[in-house]
Amino acid sequence: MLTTERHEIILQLLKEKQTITLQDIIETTSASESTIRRDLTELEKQHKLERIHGGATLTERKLQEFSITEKSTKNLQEKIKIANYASSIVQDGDCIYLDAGTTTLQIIPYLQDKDVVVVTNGLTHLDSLIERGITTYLTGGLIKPKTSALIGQQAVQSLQNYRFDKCFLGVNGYHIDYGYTTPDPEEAHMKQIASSLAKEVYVLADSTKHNKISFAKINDLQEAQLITTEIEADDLSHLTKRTNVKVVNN
Amino acid sequence: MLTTERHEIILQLLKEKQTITLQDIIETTSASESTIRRDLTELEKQHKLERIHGGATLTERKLQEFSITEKSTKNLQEKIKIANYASSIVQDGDCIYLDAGTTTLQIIPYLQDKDVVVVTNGLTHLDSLIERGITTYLTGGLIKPKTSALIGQQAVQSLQNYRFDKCFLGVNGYHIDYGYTTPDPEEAHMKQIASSLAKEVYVLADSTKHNKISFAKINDLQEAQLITTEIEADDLSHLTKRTNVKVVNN
DNA sequence: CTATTTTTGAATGATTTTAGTTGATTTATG
DNA sequence: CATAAATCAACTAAAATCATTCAAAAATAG
Repeated sequence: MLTTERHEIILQLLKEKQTITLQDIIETTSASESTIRRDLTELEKQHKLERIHGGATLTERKLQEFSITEKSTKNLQEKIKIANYASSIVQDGDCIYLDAGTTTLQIIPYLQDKDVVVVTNGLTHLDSLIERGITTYLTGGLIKPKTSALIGQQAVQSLQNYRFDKCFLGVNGYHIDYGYTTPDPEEAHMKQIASSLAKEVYVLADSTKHNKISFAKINDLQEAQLITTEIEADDLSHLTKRTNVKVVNN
Repeated sequence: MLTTERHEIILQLLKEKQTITLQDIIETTSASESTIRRDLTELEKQHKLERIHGGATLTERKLQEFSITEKSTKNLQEKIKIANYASSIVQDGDCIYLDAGTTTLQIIPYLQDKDVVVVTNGLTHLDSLIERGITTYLTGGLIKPKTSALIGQQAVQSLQNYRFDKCFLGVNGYHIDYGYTTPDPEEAHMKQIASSLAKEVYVLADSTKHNKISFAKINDLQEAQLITTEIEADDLSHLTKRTNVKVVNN
């Protein structure tokens, strides 16, 4: 039997049963234990599944995909990929800032078991954070109804009370000359301040943000590491002259 | 059986029955007592449930989600009456502070057409406020998951940025000698500071709060106007010696 | 066809999970 | 309040699962 055949079978089994035991797989494929173990290791590396003691289970991401099949726009898939990578940067004990916005929102499920403290100005993040028992500080400030973000002088001031190990920002556009931009100057200002308070700054941007310029400038490219996906080779080579880019592929 | 399978079963049982015994779980999973204990310890660490002597129960938060309707109805009528009166105090142009809690929450519908600015530390208030297009500032601070209130040093500090025309507080008890009290010292502190920043302070308390003493003192009676309902005549006459009481009857 | 690489299965010892036991703690009952 | 019963955390040894290694088998390339 071909390796890829076995992989297909394993993934098929997973789709049906959500979690499977090693024995299950051995019986259906009649391959040896070691072989299946190797398969699982490989598939895990590809983020196709998660190994657990005694077998394997669907990734949280895949689980989401199933539960929101219809809603899963291409965009969301990208954001989840990016968020998944971003979460891998986060370490136990980190204090992190999560910008308001849908991209950073996707990071939260992956923070479940990490011992982190989160500061955010995004009201939409709260349910997800509280649900997972993550210690959360909210910045104060004026509620901007359209995006449910906290902004304004009070928001900026309350940020000053914190220092971050990592800062994750969403943007509306990034451009090699014009840097990172977003429509609302108030929100841009929040992002600037948050950046300045963090040891490491990461900008999360799906492919629709590439080469886009919005109204308010946040920073130049070189002031953050850009995490994106589905970018063309020559675009990438341009970008890498200015900043540290991580391209997430799966 | 896989560990995650058992966990799933346990959570499923919980969803159905709210609280379960260790024996229940042992019978349905046919795993040993020690194993189930380990599972419970693990799941508790993930905030998926709360261990109790002899079994487990849903987290207080989850429980609230389920039973919130019935639990609040008893006092809800009272609270609405009180809130209705409180809102009549509010004038166009006022800047008001709304304490976290279910009583102050009832004020919001009546603020619909008044041109006010609201500051609050209660996350549960947000939906209602935003929905009605009320300009809202949130204090910053640590999120206390149980009550969804913002507390702590950052919360207190961010309050200092404001001055209020009126301040509306909920309490857990008021007593002629011991004043206004509430269980959490952190929340009590927030209420103190908010009071000190307001021209007028109003405490909203339904009849279950009468003569009750809780752990942390907020203020003496005379430092606020008490708004309550369904109070007996001689109790009232005692109270009026110490503070300004408004009794709402309908 | 042979040499080289890749894949496979089996064996090893390490690690994780488990069930049963102990004595301590909590709850129920008279 | 004291006693008994139930529940609990901590420990131990056995079982299951795991990662690693190595040599044989299969696939690939020259």
